[in-house]
Amino acid sequence: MARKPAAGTRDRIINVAASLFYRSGVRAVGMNEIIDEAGCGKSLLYGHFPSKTELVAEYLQVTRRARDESAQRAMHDAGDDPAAALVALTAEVARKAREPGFRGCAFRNYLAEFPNGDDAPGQIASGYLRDTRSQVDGLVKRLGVAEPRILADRIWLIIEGIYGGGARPGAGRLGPSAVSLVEELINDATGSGRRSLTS
Amino acid sequence: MARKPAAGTRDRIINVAASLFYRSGVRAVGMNEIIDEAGCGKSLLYGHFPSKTELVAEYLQVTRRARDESAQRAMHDAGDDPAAALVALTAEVARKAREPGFRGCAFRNYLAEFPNGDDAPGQIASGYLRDTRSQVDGLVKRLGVAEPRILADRIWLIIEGIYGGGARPGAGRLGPSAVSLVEELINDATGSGRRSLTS
DNA sequence: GTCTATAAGCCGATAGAC
DNA sequence: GTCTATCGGCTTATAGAC
Repeated sequence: MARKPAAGTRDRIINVAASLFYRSGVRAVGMNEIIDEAGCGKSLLYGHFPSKTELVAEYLQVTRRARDESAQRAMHDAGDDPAAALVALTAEVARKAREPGFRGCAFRNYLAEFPNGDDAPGQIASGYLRDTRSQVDGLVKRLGVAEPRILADRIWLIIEGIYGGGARPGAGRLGPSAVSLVEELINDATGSGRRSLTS
Repeated sequence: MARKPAAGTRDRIINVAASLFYRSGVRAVGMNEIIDEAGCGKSLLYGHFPSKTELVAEYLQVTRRARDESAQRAMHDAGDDPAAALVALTAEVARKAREPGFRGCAFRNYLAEFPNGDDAPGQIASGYLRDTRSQVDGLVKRLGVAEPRILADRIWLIIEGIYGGGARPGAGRLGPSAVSLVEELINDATGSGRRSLTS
């Protein structure tokens, strides 16, 4: 038979595309740029991904898998303790925001570029945010506090804030304040501690 | 004499452009779309704005003026009280986030679309964020608390969070939690009150 | 309305494994 | 030689600008 397809080509293309999409924005990156950076021809790219939309969907899918795994890993040490899990979740986001090259949240950025997108990438992006918000809601509910809705809103607000502030200079600086704030909010709500100022 | 330029044409074009840019994103809106919606000819638009970049810069400039005025108005009742001013500022953002058609912060959205933009629009956007952050820093400093940097970071985080969460379903729902949280943070830090749970 | 640049997507041409 | 992965130029649509 004829030539075998080179192994790992698809992954290389996705990695290149993901890096470019994340760094410069989806609309700003053309297929040619991806092709140049990946060092391949057009037919190879279009053979693996029938359209740019498909490629973007894959980019978000891959990003989501990676982030879900990070979150899982971060929460692992928390065991069954929902308070520890919430802090670990926040700390993981804060850690990411301190990484060099952090440009904010890929899903929030995508939705800022395509506000009306109900196609595959848009659904992946909104789905991620919906699921993560649900995860926070679930953990807060397990805390058994008096006002779970308010506490969940506040923790979510803080997570949104880390991602929002991260795309700009001063990136991860907010992280530590965010993590300690979540800790204090949980301590206050569960009555298991006092704020540092009152001790 | 020839006909006089119609009064308010420039304003009408800007208003149309601003609405489209904000709703759909800057990159997604073409000059033709603006021309159609404004009901004017191409030469009229290009007569007032030599390029799309200029038009976008004007859009952000107008938006900034409006937002600065809103903030001023909101903080007016606070008088010389920095704590009240910070709460008013947060409440104003929360109020905006509840308006129908709220799609997040125009400046943050712009920077998500053009992460490497150091041209006129990019500078207006970053400038607004820098100035607003400075405003928060200044107010917090006037509170005379022990750790102004941490408190300022936290309040900023909350403001970022409102804007971040607002571009999606569930928009302004976070607002009330955000405002009360800022109040509590200030009360705690200044020692002028206790959290509701400990009272 | 027209011109030009650029982007997405397509297809003939090339080349390497059998 | 044949067959297929891959390459790079080509076509068409659209956007900015005059």
